[in-house]
Amino acid sequence: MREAVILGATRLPAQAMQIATWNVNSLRVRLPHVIDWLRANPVDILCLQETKLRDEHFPHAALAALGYESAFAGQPTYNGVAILARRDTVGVPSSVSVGNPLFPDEQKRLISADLAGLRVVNAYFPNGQAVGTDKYAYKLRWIDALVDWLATPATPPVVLLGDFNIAPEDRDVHDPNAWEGQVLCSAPERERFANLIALGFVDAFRLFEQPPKAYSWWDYRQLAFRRNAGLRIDHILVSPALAPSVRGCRIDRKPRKREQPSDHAPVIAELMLAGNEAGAVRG
DNA sequence: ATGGCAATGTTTCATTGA
Repeated sequence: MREAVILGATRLPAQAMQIATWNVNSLRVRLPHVIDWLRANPVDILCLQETKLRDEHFPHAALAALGYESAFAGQPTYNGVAILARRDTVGVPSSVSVGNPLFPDEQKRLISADLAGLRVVNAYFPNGQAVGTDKYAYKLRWIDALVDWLATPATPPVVLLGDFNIAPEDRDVHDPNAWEGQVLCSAPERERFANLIALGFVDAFRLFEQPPKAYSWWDYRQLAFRRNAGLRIDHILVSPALAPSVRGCRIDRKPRKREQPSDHAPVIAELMLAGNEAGAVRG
């Protein structure tokens, strides 16, 4: 789908592109799910978290055969992030960087790349375990450093997406009373999310009317998915300059219904990029 | 108040996730 955009005296084509995030909880186990999902949903960019793979085990060839080029940063057992780019539309990720220069960290939670005139920042925020623990303190420090890093306005505009491990508001929580003050919902975590919003980032999901009780994660236990006992903790945030370009944002619950699912569902945003932003977009 | 489910490597249990 194309439309013309008048920009000064120049008439530039606009191009729809889709960008998605999915915590797969082991790419080794979930590779068939990812491949099937990409066949059904051939998004331009897919950001993965919790790949839990050493780089030498990353399934680069299988994804390349599907038409996706990958940038990835992994480690054994824990964490691991990847950016998949559809070769025939957005090309190959460039200017790839791993981590936050302001926060030296052994844990592979952050990978960034230029694609389609965007700076794509794929983040797996720390879980935090429980309020008051060392892991919780690490989570807050990690986010503070991310905010500091992103506070410097970047060119090109940024899409910050991934598993934030924060439910920003009570409407993102199936049982706000039970979760009040708990990790993922505590006030200090929500303040950190608000700090990202204060930088100008816009939650793409909330730009649109959404179904009530829309969540992106459900516990494996207690039939949580069947009861829709979930949280919305996976997010797509865009730079203010990009907000008018966002045409939709949705959560795809289908993969959560499969056998051996990830506990997270993919979140997808569609952007209508002006010609100058979509310089790398072809096809 | 507790555990419940899933994945991993340290593998027949402990650790972590959210």
